[in-house]
Formats: sequence, structure tokens, C-alpha cells
Amino acid sequence: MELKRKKVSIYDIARVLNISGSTVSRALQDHPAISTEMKALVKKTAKEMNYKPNTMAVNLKRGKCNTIGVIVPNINRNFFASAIEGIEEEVNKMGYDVLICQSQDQYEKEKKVIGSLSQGKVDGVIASIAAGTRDYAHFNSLEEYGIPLVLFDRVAEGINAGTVTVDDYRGAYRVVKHLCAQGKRRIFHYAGFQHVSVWRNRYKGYVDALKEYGIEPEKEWVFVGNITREEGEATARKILRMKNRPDALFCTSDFVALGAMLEFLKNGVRIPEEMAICGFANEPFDELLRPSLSSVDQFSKKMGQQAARMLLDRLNGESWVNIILDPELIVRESSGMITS
Amino acid sequence: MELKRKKVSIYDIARVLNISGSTVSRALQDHPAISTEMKALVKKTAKEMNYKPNTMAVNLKRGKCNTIGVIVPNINRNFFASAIEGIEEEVNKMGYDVLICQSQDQYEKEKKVIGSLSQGKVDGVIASIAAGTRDYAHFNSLEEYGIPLVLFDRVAEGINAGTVTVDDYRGAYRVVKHLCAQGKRRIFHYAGFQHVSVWRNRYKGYVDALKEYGIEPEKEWVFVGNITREEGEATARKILRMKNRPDALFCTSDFVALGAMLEFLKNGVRIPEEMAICGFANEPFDELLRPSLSSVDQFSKKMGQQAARMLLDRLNGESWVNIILDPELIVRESSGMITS
DNA sequence: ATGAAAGCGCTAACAT
DNA sequence: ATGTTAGCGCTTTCAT
Repeated sequence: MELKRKKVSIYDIARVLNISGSTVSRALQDHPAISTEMKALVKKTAKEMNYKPNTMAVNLKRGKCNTIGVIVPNINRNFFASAIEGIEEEVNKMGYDVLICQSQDQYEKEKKVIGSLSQGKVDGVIASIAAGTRDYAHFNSLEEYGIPLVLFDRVAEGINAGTVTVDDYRGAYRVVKHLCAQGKRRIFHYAGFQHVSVWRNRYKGYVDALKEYGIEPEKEWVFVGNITREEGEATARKILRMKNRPDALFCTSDFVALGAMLEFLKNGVRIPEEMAICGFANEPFDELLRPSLSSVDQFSKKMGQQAARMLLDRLNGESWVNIILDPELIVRESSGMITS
Repeated sequence: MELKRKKVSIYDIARVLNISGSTVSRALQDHPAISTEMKALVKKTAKEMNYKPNTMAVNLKRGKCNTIGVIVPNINRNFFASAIEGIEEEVNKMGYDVLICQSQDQYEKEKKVIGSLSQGKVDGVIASIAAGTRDYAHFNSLEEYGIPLVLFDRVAEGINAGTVTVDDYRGAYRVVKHLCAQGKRRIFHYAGFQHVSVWRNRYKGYVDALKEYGIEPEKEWVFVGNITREEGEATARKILRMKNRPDALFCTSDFVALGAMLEFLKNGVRIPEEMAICGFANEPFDELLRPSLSSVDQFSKKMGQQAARMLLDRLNGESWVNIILDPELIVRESSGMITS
């Protein structure tokens, strides 16, 4: 079977109807100067001839491709998948498509991807910065090509972009206040690398909340590392080896909290009585764990929708704003049930 | 700040170097007829001038856009997100991008999306059919526009496409044999709607496995409905009301199994002793549940990779094949520990 | 080894 | 109300 057939263009229609190409073009676009009968005729013929406009030609002519590029560390994480879901739904309403790119949390890949998108593949970009990125020049390069940028969740200073974040500081602050309200005082923190905005802000919230209770976290209270289940397990093991254990552990990621909790449970630590645990992100699995895991909801899908709307607004000439969503503390079994 | 700047084209470079546009074009493409010095000069100048090829123009000229469209019910499900992850990685290696579309499991949305992609937005399509789809003409319409199609997981007869599936029949068959080996005999099945290939095949596997034990499932043993946690809960409640309860429940989805299991546990049913449970898909949460949920792994990322490679091969002129992966039964606590 | 020129399919001034 | 024409930025024959 033949794979390629000749495509029908507006000129094929024009020839059949003995009219000009522009009349066909205009009729198809409901141009006011075209008579109703002509419009009907052209549309009918177009349909019969199985005509489809050639997007590439339209794009070239209009200098616009109705496509939004999305760069995330990895699609296969609920947080990002949900955000993309929101983005897709929102931009779709306005006739835009979504081009997906994964940075794999690597700086080099992120740079490469941005270079590729700069070639007029997209009208705008929505991104969440790779964990491995410490230099942001590549993001600013988008501007040189007239491609507006919205960052969500993982943002950074010095990038000309709109931003959508949750108030990570406040989320962390609430977690720690909540733990204190449970009577916990020796609260450790598993933090992410501090060059990443969200992890830095959560760390600050942690410190400030403790400060209100007159507590100054010691150096050994804070761990810094990758955001993985394995690191959580390793950290729990380290803690188990300490003579002076914490009574609570606040992890900047649900995956770390998961690993830590399972490791603690395996070693007979009672949660939350001996060790309260809180994570961050409110991953779907949190509520399925026993004990269920307290966390902070970031409204990922909503973040995606907001980012999308912000970018579309920008494409319509509006200027940047920064949206900060208020995160919600979700108290579950792993951090006790005393309501503050 | 100015958003749009004038883009630099090959003619800008040509003017600066006092050469023709075609020489620039050829130099940039390493055309053999261009001298080494000229190539170096052009490339250097292009870089200095911050030149980026205009993808839309290249696409129009070449009649190809190096983009693959992916249509899935929903991105925000681990199975599909993983598949997309695999697709993206694979096509990326060959210089293709990925355009994402969600059908939301709705026939109308799926049709709309295919119509949109047919306008020369993509060189090929990878899709998993919406649950709401019963007529497949829209998929065959892609062929008329010279757009090859690969279906994965949810496939259907009568569509001209390559396919990547797991052997759902065999997966289900293994589940039921395993349950029988645990001494279970009164095994109920929560099935999906039977017009969907994967659910139909799993149902068949269920029936045939039972048959080998001389068991003919009665009508009331089989439930048909949506693949949601809520339906699982409702089904468990129905079962609890029965005078003659099953000793095992095989669900065609982990989400249904999850809902059912939680509801059973809430009502004091001992799992797996009184009620063994198996799901399908091996969602990440399965191993986190207590008891952990037995399931069937479908190798979603691998399916995505295979589908991608198949499509790329097709774009290189190869003909269709059908790949059937062998699914793996993952026995966990919810279905007992007697190894067969 | 390089240049001139046509044209991919469409849109939109500028005619009429 | 409809037609003519000039590109959008690039590739590629054909010429030199």
C-alpha cells in the first residue's frame, strides 16, 4: 500500500472551482469579503477533496507555530506529569500544542533542549529547572529569539521569566510548626541541594520555624543530598546509629520521607511516637502508606494551568507576573494527630 | 524590553560574507562541494551572528517536521507517563521531538486530536486508544495523510498500524493459575469494558485458566465497569453483601484492586487468607501497600521505547510488525506466599 | 566551488 | 467580491 499520497492544496480546490487560491484561502478563514455562497461552496469542496491545511506552510507564513515547549526533569513523576496535564488542557483550549522535553535533571541536556527549541519550534516555553543546573544563561538566551519563558516550581534569580511557585518557605514553616505542636523539638531536616530555590526556601522555613521555639538547629540536624528513596533509607540508617536521635524528621521530598520511614519501621521505630515524619509534595502514595505520610500539597496541576495561562497572556502582550500559590499542609498519621 | 528582535537568516550571513545564500545553506549542511575554508568561515560567522535555522521554513521545504505525535488517555498515570518517557528518549536520539495529546479516554477528543495532527504537524503518531472509542475510522484516516501509526497497549483490530502490546491473555492466565496454586477456587474477576482489547484479553485468560481447573465462572463472578478506585470500593461492598463470597478477586487494574482491598480491610477481611487480591499494571504504589499488592508488570517504559523504534523504522521505509511483550507476574503479600 | 532562481503551501497587501 | 502577486526562510536543481 502506498504510504504517501499527493496532498491537496488550496490551489487544487481553486482549480476545481475555477477560482483563485486567495479566494479559497479567504473562504476557508471566513473572511468577511467573501460571499456566503462562495464560502459554503469552497468549504464543501474542501471537505469532499479531503483538504487539510498544511501547518508547516501556515507556520512559516505567520511566523508562529502555536506550540508551547515544556521542559521538565522527567515526565514520569507525578508532580511533573500533573503539571503537564494542566498545561496541556489549558493551552489546548487556545489552539496550542505541547512539545515535551525531559532534561533528566542534567544541565547539559537542558541546554541542548533549549537550543533546539530556539529554532522556531515553539512560541513559548514552560520549564522547571534541572537540579544539575547552576548557570542560567541558556534560559535567558530564549529571549534573544523572542521566545517568552515561564518557570514553575523550580525557579531561579536572574532569569527573565514569569514564575509560578508555591510558597515553599511557608510550607516548610507550617510543617515544622505542626511538628512542634505535637511536642517534637529535636527536629531534623533532610534538605535538597541549596542552589535549588525550592529546597533552599524550605530549609529557611525550617530554620525560622524552629527559631520561634528558641531552637537553633545544629549542623548534624540537617542532611543535604539527592531526592531519592535510597537516600532516605541511608539517612534513616545514619540516624539509627546516632546516640542522640531526633524525635522528628522533615524531608524536603516525599521520596526521601518514604525511604526513611520504611527503614525506621523495619528497625522497629514507632512512628509517629518515637519519630514523626513529614514529606513534601503530597505524592499520591502518601495516603496509602501505613502509617500514612504527612506532607505538603503543591497543587501541581494547578501550577501547570497557571503557568500556561501566564504564558498565553504574555503571548498576547501582557507583562510578567509572579504567582505564588499557598501550599497546604496535609497532616496524616506519620506526624501524629494532635491538631494545633 | 523588546520581545521580538529581527531574526538572522542565511541571507544576513551571505550579505556579511559577500557570498550567496545557497553557499551559506550548503556550508551549514557540510555539502561536499563547499571548500573547507568556506565551511569554517560560514559556520564561524553564523555562530557570531547568533544564527539559528528557522525550523518552520526547513519543515515546509522538506515536507517533514521531525516530530512524533503521542496520543494517550492521560499523562498523569504512571503507565502512560513511563511510556512517554521511553518514547521521548528514543525518538530524541534520532532528532525527533514529541508532541503530547491527551484524549481523556473520550472518543470525541481523540478524533479532534487526530484531525489536528493530520495537518502536517507530525511525521508519525504513537497512540493508545481511548476507552470511549468503539469506532476506529479516525485512526485509519491518518494513513490518508501519509502519517504512519503505532498503537501500544490499547490496540484494536482493523487499524492499519504497527502494534506493541503485552500478552494480556497470558498475564491474566498466570494470575489465575497462581491464585489456584494458592488453593483459591472461587475466583472473581473485575473486568474492564469488553470492547477494549486489553481488558477483553485478560478476561479470556481468566476464563481459560479457570477452565483448566474445571471451573466455569458463573455470571455473578464477573464485574464489568470503569477502571477506578471508587469502582473497586463499590465492588468490594457488593461482594461483602453476598452470602457466598469469593476467596479471591482478580482485578484488571491496580486502581480497582486498591479500592477493593482498602474496603475489604476496612471491613476486617483478612488478606490474603480470606480474600486474595491481584491487580494489573504493577503501579508503583503496589509494593507500598500493606499487604503489598500482587500484580502484573507491563514494562511500560519499554513499550514506549519499542513503539518509538517501530515508528522510526517505518519512517525509514520498513514495514509493520507486531511486538508482544511477555508480562511478568509479581507475587506479593495480597495473594499469598505459596510459590507454585 | 559557487551563484541564480524556482518553489514548498499559504497569507495578505494591493489591485480591480 | 474576487484576482494578482510578493514573499515567509530555506533547499536544491541547474547553470557557470
